[in-house]
Amino acid sequence: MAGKATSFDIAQLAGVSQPTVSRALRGSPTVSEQTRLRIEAIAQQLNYKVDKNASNLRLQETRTLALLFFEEPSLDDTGINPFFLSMLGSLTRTCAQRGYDLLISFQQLSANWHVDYEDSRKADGIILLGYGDYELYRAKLEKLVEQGTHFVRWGFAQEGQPGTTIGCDNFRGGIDAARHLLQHGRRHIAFLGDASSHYPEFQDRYRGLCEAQGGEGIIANPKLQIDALNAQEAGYQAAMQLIDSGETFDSIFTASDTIAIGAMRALRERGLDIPGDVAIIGFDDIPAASLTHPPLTTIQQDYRLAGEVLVDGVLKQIRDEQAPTAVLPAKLIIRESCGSHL
Amino acid sequence: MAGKATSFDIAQLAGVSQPTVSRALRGSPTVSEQTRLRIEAIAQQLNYKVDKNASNLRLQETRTLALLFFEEPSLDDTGINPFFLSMLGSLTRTCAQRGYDLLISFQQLSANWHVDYEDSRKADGIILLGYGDYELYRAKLEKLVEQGTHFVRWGFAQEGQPGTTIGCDNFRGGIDAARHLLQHGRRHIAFLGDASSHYPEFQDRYRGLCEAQGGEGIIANPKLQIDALNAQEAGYQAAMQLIDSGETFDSIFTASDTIAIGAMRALRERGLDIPGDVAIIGFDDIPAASLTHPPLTTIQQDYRLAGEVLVDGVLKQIRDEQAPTAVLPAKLIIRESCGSHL
DNA sequence: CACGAATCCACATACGTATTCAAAATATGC
DNA sequence: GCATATTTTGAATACGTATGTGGATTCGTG
Repeated sequence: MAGKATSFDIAQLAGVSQPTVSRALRGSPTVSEQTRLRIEAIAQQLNYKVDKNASNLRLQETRTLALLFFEEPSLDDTGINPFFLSMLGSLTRTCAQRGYDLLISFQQLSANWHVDYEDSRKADGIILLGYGDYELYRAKLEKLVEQGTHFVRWGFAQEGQPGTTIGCDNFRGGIDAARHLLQHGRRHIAFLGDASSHYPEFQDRYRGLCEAQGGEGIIANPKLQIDALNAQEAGYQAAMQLIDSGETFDSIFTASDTIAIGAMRALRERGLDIPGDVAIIGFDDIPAASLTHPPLTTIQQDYRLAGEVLVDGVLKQIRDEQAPTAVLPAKLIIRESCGSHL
Repeated sequence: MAGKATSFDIAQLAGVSQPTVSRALRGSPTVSEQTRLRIEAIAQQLNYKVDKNASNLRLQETRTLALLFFEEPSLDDTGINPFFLSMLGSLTRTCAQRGYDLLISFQQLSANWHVDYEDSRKADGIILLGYGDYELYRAKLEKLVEQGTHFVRWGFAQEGQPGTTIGCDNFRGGIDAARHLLQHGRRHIAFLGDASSHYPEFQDRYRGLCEAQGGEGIIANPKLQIDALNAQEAGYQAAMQLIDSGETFDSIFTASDTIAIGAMRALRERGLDIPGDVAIIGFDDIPAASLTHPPLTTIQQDYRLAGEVLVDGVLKQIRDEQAPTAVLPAKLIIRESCGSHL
């Protein structure tokens, strides 16, 4: 036997026909217990595995999901967003549990990913992951919907968007973060993070901050909002800019932990004590958040749940069920960067 | 047209036969420029994509690699080894560059992964990633070799192992780490990390330490080596044990950055200054290493190069070329946890 | 012993593509 | 204008599996 064993080889050795082998191995009740056992024994002995390509071709399904991971073309490849990396673990595990394989692919927002994976039958469905202004690829999403592609997007969730989106409750998270700072007596809360529509998630977090402040009768000072992309260096720069602006502030809410880490470096360099002079709270709860000094209080996104909801959403679509857009709760994780452990 | 378009649909519209469509789209020179353009136009218009399953079945190749990622069954799923996570980025990118897809799967060492991916033609080759005593799965590797499976393993590389292994020069890295400490006048170097054969990588790093000490006429004190698995908590415990042992030590070399982070927490809790009282050097250079206080001096594994070598190794095997076992250099990254910036 | 029901299996075929081989169309040379 | 070389296309087929349909065997029952 030169190549791998096929169902014909098994059939010949078992003295049955190929279809019987196929049925036996798939557990069809129409094949007798006795022959099934015989076939299974031979199959095992020959190390036979069903050829997935042939099987998929016949069944018209792949039992594979594709994960398209978007990167900012500008960022060098040192930094994959740690939060997404955490989510990746959850996604692979959930896929495995559901009996699906996961195909991973890094993409640029501008590329032709929207016509690739499911059309070519490499995957039964697609998960889209990555920050970014969804308006930039709205047209592609619409095309996916139009083609009937099964896909779920992680990101800013809003009614009226094409397809299913799963997101975190950024607004609520922003409120919780702000309230935590307010409870600690902070009244001048700065926000580091892009608050433009290019980063709707960040924008929502900022809106939450403003809302919470409003509830206390505080009018947010727009000069305390400083744009920053999701990178440490950007956080550092933004914090420096904030310090040098001369504006009064006693606390910082950053749009992400990564930004917070950069900002803490800047505060430290300028001799500001955390949380004594400035309290700081992040967003995401990436693994590194517990390593900072002081450990970073932050808003946790439940990446584990997120992974499950994303996978199950796609699987629902594959089964022709509705997979509604959903918003997942965010949770305040209190560490030490905002003061007392309350 | 109910389902997706097939090459027959294109053929009909173009007034040619299906084989011509196939040839045209694959750029065969035997089809005239004119018909090729016509076919391409129609294909694009119909959003036609070659069915990968049918294509793979015919070609007997998948242009997909499988990444099998081993986890310790004991560790809870919060912590994927950050170093491997970094490598994942490099692997996916390299695969993309080479025109391959990457299938990711988490596995337990004990599972039946060794007979799965390539046999079932889901992938043309396999990359094995994960720490661990390779003796535990040597039999499986031998079976893979016997079956002619294309695979490359990341880990402890040694002559005589079945298949191709790519590893980091742990021994040399250990020497470099030790020399760095010695150059800073440290003479009592502790080692935190399992030095048994269950973690050959760690063992090699420890051997490097001993070798370097020997070069200076120092005999390593075996009581300064304390077992620790690759986890922060383990590092914390090991460091506590070290401190409580009463042995004299002025520096610590940890088998991984993760262990170092835990150890630094222990040192801090016991009021020991880093690097004043105790210098510490890690291994891996995970992203978090630059975030610690003080920033962690460490031995960098070049995950970027590693990803390329792993992928190219598998691709060589697929082309029936030799893919030799190789050892990649490690590089000292000097930060502040060992003292002066030299 | 005969007949229908039940059980088990084989024949034929489809999934969509890529290639071999031969045939048709076109161009070349005298 | 004819034979030959060259280019371009089509018919047939194989890749390995899964399933509808119908045939063979067994069994129970009258």
